[in-house]
Amino acid sequence: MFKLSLRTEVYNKISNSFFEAFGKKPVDFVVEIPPEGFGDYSTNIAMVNAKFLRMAPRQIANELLESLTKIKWFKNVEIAGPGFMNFKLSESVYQELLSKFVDNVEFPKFDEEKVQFEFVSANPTGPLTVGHGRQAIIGDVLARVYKSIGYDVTREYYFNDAGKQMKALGHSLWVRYNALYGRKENFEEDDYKGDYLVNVAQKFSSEYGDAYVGQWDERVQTLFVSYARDKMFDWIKNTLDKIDVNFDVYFSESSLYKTGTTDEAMRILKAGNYVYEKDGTTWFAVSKILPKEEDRVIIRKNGEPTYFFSDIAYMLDKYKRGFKRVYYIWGADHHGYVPRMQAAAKALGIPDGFFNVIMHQFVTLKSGDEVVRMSKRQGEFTTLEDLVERVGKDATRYFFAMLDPNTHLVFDVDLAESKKMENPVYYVQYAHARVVSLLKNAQEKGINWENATLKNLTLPAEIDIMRFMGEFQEVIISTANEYKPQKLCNYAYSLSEKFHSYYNSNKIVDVKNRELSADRISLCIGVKNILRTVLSLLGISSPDSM
RNA sequence: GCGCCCGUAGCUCAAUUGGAUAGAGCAACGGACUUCUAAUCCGUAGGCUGCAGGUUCGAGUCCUGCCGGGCGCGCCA
Repeated sequence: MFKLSLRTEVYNKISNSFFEAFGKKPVDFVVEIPPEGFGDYSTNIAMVNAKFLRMAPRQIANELLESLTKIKWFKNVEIAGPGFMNFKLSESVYQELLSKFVDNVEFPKFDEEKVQFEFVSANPTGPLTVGHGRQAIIGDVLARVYKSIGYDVTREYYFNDAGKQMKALGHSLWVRYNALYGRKENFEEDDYKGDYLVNVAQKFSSEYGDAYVGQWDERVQTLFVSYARDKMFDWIKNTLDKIDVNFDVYFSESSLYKTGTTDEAMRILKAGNYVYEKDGTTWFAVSKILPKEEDRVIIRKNGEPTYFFSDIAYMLDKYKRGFKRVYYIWGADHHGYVPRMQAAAKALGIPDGFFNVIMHQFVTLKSGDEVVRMSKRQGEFTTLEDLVERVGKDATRYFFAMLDPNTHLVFDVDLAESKKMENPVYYVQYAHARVVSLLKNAQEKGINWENATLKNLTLPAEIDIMRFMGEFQEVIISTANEYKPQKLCNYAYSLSEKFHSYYNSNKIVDVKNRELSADRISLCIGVKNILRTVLSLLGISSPDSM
């Protein structure tokens, strides 16, 4: 009996042998898949424990070798180089592993803690940009992964639909509306000049006619603000829906003031002496907690709270809702915000580890040789919706997920759009479709794989694929621990690569050799099950045929 | 000026978190379909991992200093 992670199992066996041989627990070592030609797994245990035991690495390895060779699991153990130990596993280990993946794909169970991912959180002043798209996919994929390993996950969208910017939005719509009737009204400085409001204005005019042309007062403003806001929010939600990103909670900033959370936050800050008055404004003493940081205004001279203060209250709210950890997914432009939020957490008496930020760098689009830069301010940007409509949901999700959030993403629109081999999305999906097609073929030929023994899977390529299946759980866990969705893409891609290669050089379905066929089909089913699982974590479809 | 992130093949990116010979795809060149989907496979070529030091059995990975790029340093959100 073993879990689905071969590596962990190998690790434990080595660790136990070490204890038996030396009467001590080993210091940290690793078990890894070595380069070609050094066996199935290798460990550096002898080298990293040399100092600890005051013995030469190769001598340690020699002593371990004796006890390890007695374990049935290992077919072969060798010592190489400066003291690496290389292992080959028995075929039966791989057979047992594969049989589990043929049945179904089990996730490692980690924890059931309540955690929250908050992302996108764009205010309803315009359409989502491709930058939001990256954030949406990173957040959604991580949420799916955390859910899969047992966490109680909430996806949350925080927004502010009150205040200055909403008034600017309403006014901008009104300007566009007037223009429809040939009346020139001027934009204010902070207005939204993107032409996306033209359509909204047309819609408005078809519902309300010309009743508000040339008229601007508080009543009119309220109408235009709420109309524009609703339309923008509909638009945003509709776009998110197109990429299968669904939030559990839409959280309004203004609700913090209605429920008294802001008052409570202020009380706590004051009680801890983190608040002071200066120049008619109220400050939060960030420097009291982080001496290198500057203090920040939380209540303006005009009496209005700052965005930062709302965020403090919002964090308190999250904490009170019982989350053990919350993750904020932020673009690189927000990194300066991290220290002050950490200070706020401290001042609120929230334990370390609660507040976490997952940062991602910016996105540029590339089409041909043309690089499209994003600038929301100037009203020039590609909307997420346009992108999705051009390349489709699957490619959009894959491309946003496939790079380390920490690197700049150049989204190659032409590549994402192409249905050719160079497109990694299709490459992976094709592997899945191929297996399905194989199964159909085998079924037609009357090959029964239900009772496959798996004993004929002895080719290096077959061992390699099975060993790689044994990495599945590791991949899930490191995706979660490191907040790196691209690990899923890389894993699915590599598995597909191994499969395609195997498929090309070996006949899977062969009526002349039914037993072998049954075994090979089982291997393919394992591949298919894992691919489908990983793709679903990425939110990408697994087509049966292409 | 200060802070954060990045720098790997011509291009876009990996590299099992300190491991053995730094790997893929695209682009270039050459092969494989009377055979389970050629949206595939196989091969050739391509590198001082930005530069210089340091830490150790061992560095693309960790530390220091430079160079180059991105972002930030509001009583904006």
